[in-house]
Amino acid sequence: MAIDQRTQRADARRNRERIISAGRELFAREGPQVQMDEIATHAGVGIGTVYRHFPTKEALLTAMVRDRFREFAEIALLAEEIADPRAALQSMILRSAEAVEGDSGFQLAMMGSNELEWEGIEEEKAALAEVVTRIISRATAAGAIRKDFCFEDFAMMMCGITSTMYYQPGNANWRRHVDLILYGVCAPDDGQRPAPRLSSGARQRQSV
Amino acid sequence: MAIDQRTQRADARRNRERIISAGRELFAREGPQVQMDEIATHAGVGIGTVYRHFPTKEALLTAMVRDRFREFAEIALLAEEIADPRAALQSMILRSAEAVEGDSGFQLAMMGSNELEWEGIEEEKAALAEVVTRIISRATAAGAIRKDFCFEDFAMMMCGITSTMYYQPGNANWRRHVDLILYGVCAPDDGQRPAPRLSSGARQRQSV
DNA sequence: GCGGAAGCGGAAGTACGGTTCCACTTGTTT
DNA sequence: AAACAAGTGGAACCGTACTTCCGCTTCCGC
Repeated sequence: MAIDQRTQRADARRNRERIISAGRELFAREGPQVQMDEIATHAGVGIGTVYRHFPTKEALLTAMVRDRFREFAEIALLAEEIADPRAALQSMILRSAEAVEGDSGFQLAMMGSNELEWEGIEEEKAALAEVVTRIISRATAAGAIRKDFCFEDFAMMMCGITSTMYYQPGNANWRRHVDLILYGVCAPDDGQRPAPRLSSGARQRQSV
Repeated sequence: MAIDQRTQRADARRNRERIISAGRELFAREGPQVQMDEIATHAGVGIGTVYRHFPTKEALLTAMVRDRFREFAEIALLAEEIADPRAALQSMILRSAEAVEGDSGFQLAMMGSNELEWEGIEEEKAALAEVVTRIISRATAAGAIRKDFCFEDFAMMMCGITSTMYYQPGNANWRRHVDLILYGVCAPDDGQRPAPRLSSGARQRQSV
């Protein structure tokens, strides 16, 4: 983001797009260990050009992750239009998962499994949290899911799901994981089955 | 494993233990990016000595992971002695999770988040699968959990749980995750609540 | 306690990959 | 179409961290 979009020369803008596109593809395929000159080659530009547009590798990778968070927010907004509260929540989760199914780089990022701190996506994260929280509130208010379900649980779930995607590739496996989790999240229609009480500390976590 | 235990000199055996112990501690604290000379220093030996005992870094790290799998198997064997089938399963999962709570290196390994292939732990994995499968069978036979729960689900769960441990450190968070999942896995006492059907492909995965 | 095999230490070798730098090219403005 | 700023390419640089190598030390059987 070192360069103002408006003063940018036409070829620079084009190259920038190429770099992002190549980055997205290779980051998805190879993960964060993708090499800068690979991206450059694939984009049909020199390494110097990549560094002109993104000051560091981390900046480039962060841009990829940021886009995914934007996408999540869009998906959530679409899901919000679904009338049934539980279906809205389920759709949001399933569509989000589907969106990153082939993106192993993002999956790793989501799992927090590399040292990158992903600074610079706070805004996108906050925007996402807002919509998701609305959807969750509607579902809990309607008694469609566990009363104590919250945004952090959503994040935790997505983290678990992406780790299944990465660790056990294959469409069916992660869908199974989603199933198992949603089965636990969705309250039975009649009401009050208590969660299996195993762990004394489970409810003590700090909120938000 | 390059050296026969029996012909080993006393000091060599002692050094080997020190290296493993230092490796375990640092691998747990810093993850796989721990440096070889750090381990050497911490163990009070030279780097050359580390390489005499473990031909590569990967070999050393694999040894750490292998130990954890052995531990899992021991935990499962203990859990098997519990009379109630559901309690046995729950105990196994909870104790296993607790065992690796502080081991971020293993958590990453479990998530499959580094390129290491962890070859050389097939035996331990198979031994673990055997006990776990016994415990699961007993629980399904007793109608205590979902009929379709299997070893792969257990692996998937552990994978998800460790990713929560790593990504959202804090005792309470992962225990919450365990709760949510077990809530879904444990069938209600009365019987037949169907899983929420979201995903058409979910049941099609290949068995074992 | 001697001899030699086993083991040790750590400096140097090496590979890898992100980042810099600058001579050269291209777009844009007048 | 001239002139200059903006942009480009990629060889070279540099830091990091794994691994090797070999002269020295320690153990242990005789």
